[in-house]
Amino acid sequence: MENTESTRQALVKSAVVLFTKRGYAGTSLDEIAKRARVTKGALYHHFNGKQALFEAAFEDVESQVVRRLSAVLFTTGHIWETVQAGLGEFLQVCLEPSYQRIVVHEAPAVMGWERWREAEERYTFGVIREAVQALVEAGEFTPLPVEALAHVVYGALSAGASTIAGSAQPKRTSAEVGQVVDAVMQGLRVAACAGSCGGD
Amino acid sequence: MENTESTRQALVKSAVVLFTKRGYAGTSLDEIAKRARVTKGALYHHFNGKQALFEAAFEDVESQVVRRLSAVLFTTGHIWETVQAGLGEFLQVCLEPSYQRIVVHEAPAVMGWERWREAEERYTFGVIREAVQALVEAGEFTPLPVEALAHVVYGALSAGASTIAGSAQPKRTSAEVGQVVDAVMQGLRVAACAGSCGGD
DNA sequence: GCAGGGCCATACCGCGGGTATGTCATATGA
DNA sequence: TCATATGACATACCCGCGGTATGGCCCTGC
Repeated sequence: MENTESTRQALVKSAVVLFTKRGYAGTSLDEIAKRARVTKGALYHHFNGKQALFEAAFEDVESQVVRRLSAVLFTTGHIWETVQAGLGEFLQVCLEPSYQRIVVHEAPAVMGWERWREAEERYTFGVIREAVQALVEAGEFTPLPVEALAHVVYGALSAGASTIAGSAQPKRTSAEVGQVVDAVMQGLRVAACAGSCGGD
Repeated sequence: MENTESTRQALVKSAVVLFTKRGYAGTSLDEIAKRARVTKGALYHHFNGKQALFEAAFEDVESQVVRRLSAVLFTTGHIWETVQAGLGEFLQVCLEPSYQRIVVHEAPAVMGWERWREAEERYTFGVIREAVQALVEAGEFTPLPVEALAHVVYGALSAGASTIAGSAQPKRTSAEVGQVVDAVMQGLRVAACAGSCGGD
């Protein structure tokens, strides 16, 4: 019966909650199974192991994030302002504890850097890369290698978001990070500027 | 006798090597002890547990990195070019497997984000923050909140370095990342520019 | 109506982090 | 000089937890 899919979902949701709260190493499979009202047997029927379950939780979080970002980005209007809205949304996303802990902080260690990277390619980073590429092709950004630029931008945004999340005054820090991100974006906006103003 | 310090050092060095090669979860304490030619008893005599040993390894790597960066940064000359040299050195540092894996990828998950952050404050991030602050105070950078700016810059650099390290063509990627980082730095350089060139 | 397979529970194994205890050297002091 | 103490390890053991093996239940198809 289709009870199987609900069981799978229950396990994934349980994993997301517990991994977020206690981290990967600090969460036992028995806990996850118990919270999903099943046993480890069911867990190992649906997943190949702890890592596989973590990746399922990872993808669950990521797919929701992509939906949120897509809703903001795939809209008509001037591309620059669209991306600005996307930036705001991404910073919001980064404040979600699940995204913070599972995707940003633990996934590289748990899944391994290489695998984490190729997974990200299909989710949030992929979205950001498309946005960066669109900006470059529209002539809004200085012509730089898109791949490298996207990674640097992604790193900058993640770090900024983590700073907000770890701050004692999130409101104030959030405003400051927003200010900095805006400045970076503006700084990347026009190539001619570097030649006329910044020439050494 | 002072044999005790050499034992401690042997354990730390052994931990650095194995954590770099197999990761935190993939390395057993018996392995580490064996490589240091002692037993787990000695390990637990010098450290409170696996986490404590990891942090010692972390600090071992970090202190070396800080020395390398300081050697480049604490020098006379125009601050802008000094920082440029520091950037190059930092990108080199990020290519070291130990720094990559232990400090950047695993430490946030193993030590916990908050603890990782306050540790970084005393090491590499602290150095970068000082450099950023110097640039702002010297009027080279646009006046932005130093703390937030430093975090964003640090995130951008780390991501860029990780991209290089994970690339199939490190040479080419390294050049591209360098190009992007330069562009970001130039973009942050002069405030007046945004007003005259990028006004909406 | 029974053979097979998906879905899940129960029982068990072994690795590895952590602890408890033992041993030996040197240091201290009466 | 010998008893006591302390630091620097080694040895032996415990147990939590990831992983596996096995068994039972229910549905489906022939």
